[in-house]
Amino acid sequence: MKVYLKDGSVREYDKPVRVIDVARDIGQGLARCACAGEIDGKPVDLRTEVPDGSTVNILTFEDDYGRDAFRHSASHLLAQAVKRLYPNAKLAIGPPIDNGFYYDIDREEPFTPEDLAALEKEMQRIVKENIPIERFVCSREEALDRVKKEGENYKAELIENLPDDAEISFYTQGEFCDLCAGPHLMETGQLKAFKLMSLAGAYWRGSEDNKMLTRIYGTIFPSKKELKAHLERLEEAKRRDHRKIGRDMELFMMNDDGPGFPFFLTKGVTLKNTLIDYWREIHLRENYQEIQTPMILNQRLWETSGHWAHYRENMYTTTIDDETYVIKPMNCPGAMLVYNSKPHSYRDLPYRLAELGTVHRHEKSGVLHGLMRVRCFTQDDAHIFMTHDQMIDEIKRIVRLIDEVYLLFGFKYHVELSTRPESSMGSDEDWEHAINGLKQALEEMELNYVVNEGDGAFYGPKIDFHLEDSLGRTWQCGTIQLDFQLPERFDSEYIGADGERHRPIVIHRVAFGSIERFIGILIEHFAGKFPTWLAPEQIRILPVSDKFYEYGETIKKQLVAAGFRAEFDDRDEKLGYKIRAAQKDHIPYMLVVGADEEESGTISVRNRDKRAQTTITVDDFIQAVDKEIIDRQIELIDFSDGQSES
RNA sequence: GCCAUUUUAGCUCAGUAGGUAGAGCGCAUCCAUGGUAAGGAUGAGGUCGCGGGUUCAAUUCCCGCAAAUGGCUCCA
Repeated sequence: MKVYLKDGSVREYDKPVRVIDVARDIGQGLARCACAGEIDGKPVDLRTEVPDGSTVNILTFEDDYGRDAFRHSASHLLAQAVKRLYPNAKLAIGPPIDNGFYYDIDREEPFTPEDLAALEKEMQRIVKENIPIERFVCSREEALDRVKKEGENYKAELIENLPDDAEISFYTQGEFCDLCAGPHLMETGQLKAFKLMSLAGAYWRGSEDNKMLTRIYGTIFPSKKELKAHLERLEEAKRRDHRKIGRDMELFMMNDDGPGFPFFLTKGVTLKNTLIDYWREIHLRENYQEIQTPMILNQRLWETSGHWAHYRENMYTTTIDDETYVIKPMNCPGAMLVYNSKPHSYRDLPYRLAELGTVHRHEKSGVLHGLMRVRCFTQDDAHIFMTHDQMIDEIKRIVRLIDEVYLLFGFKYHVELSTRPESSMGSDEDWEHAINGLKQALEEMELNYVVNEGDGAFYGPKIDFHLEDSLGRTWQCGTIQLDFQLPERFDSEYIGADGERHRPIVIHRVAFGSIERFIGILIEHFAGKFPTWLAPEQIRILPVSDKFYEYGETIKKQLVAAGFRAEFDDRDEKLGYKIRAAQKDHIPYMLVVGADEEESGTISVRNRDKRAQTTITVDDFIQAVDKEIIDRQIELIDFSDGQSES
């Protein structure tokens, strides 16, 4: 028989071969790191027999499918160790994930960190034993019989839920046997470089109504070196954590008396205001009108909007003169009242009402996370009233605006389209119309997106923009939500060209999303080293000694007068100490002043990215940095580059 | 909300087999007047998360609560 390889070459065999045999035939090195295979482009297990005339490709850890197989085998390794040490533990599921794997386990006694150490040891033993991993298939009845005999009730449930035509396979390694679709490695010996990372609770089948199991997370790589590199990346991510940087740079703080309610310190407020200035600038350009609606409004209004029925559990309330009032969790009802406060002509549409609205939402205590997930945040909200015909163009316009904003900061993002959730209002036709509108806009703009079934708002479907934090976790920031319901409920209208009353459509949209969350992302993205235009402290003046305090102060005055955020370090310390401090505070520009500078009326500039310094006049410095800030550049100016060292 | 872990000085963290605690950084004062990533000396700082219980005595042991961290579920 003939087998074709990826490179076009042909191998001939006189008896049937499996994928792993082809790998061995190509080379022992490849066979050693083979994780899975591909036959005619279809991913397969290494044990799969190769049909005559097919094309075979060997997948390793470098390939997505191979990497999953590798990590999946690691989760079996963990499960085997668990069953050896704790025979009564029941296994649930154990898939590969980004950067590792996990296994969900049901055990009477809780696992402790010491158990993890013991498990790691046992896993190492199994690796050393280099146990062959084998696969077999059986009928549904045999499979059920087998797992039930072992008391593995979760596995039984899994089997019962498999589709009728599914092939039911098991993988065994030594005494351990697990229901699994595969693929897997050939033996346990390859799984050397792993580490169990953490314990967590996880609901069986992801539902809050089910029992909580213990999830053990682990990570694994083909070599110790790669594992070490990964652990170092995690350490680096920890250093970028916005909660740590936020505290160190005095941007914001938290306090037990207000869980989920961040306090912004003066530097954090500067950062926030700078973002808001930028936001106003682009929204003015885009013909938005800024409004502000009340923080507290009567319960009746929230019944009209549907929030009372669909969003009650997230809302804080208060009582005024024996009536219930709601502390707004969203800005939309207020915007509806503003729109309805006067008649509108079709000529006014799209009518764009923007609002930096601070909202309060009751979030479950366990979900709070620094600035990323809080109970009080400011949305850069807008509600756009328009005709059906304007819908697609308006959505595209907003997508472009959000893209412009994210591009300015150098963010990568991905887009999700969320459809109708269970608790929602409106007719199926409206929902379909709205979803198709969003899809059409995305497709016309040739934007890739994933569909998130059932994840829309209760009043309409949405497009979400997700940004990454330092650990690669993604957070929803921008969103565009289509709404046919609120105009109906609030009886909103406009007068058309025909002189008749018509119902407008509403778009809810945010670009930053929550300004707090956006700041969290910004901090981690830049690791605290903000571009100059955003930096709370842009320039720090460092006198060589107290003899030059006076000169330093004059420089500071000039800079402040020119509109910069400049500080003067008058601590009784040596220059090296002050530079180190400014560096750790991530100050973009350090200006050293001493005898030479005072005499020539200059400053020595040093930026935080480079050790080099250059002596220039204050005017030259002001001019250059002013332009940098106006252009909102990400990179600092390198004064040592192309500038004369006069 | 659920599971696990954690909570000691402004920050990072030691420590007490039950006898009211310690380091580094930071801060203050003094000396040194210094030229591009930490000069030296001295000193101040803690109700050991909060509330109960056991005990002659609790920061330490037990119980409850709160908050934080990592997840799950839920959402900007």
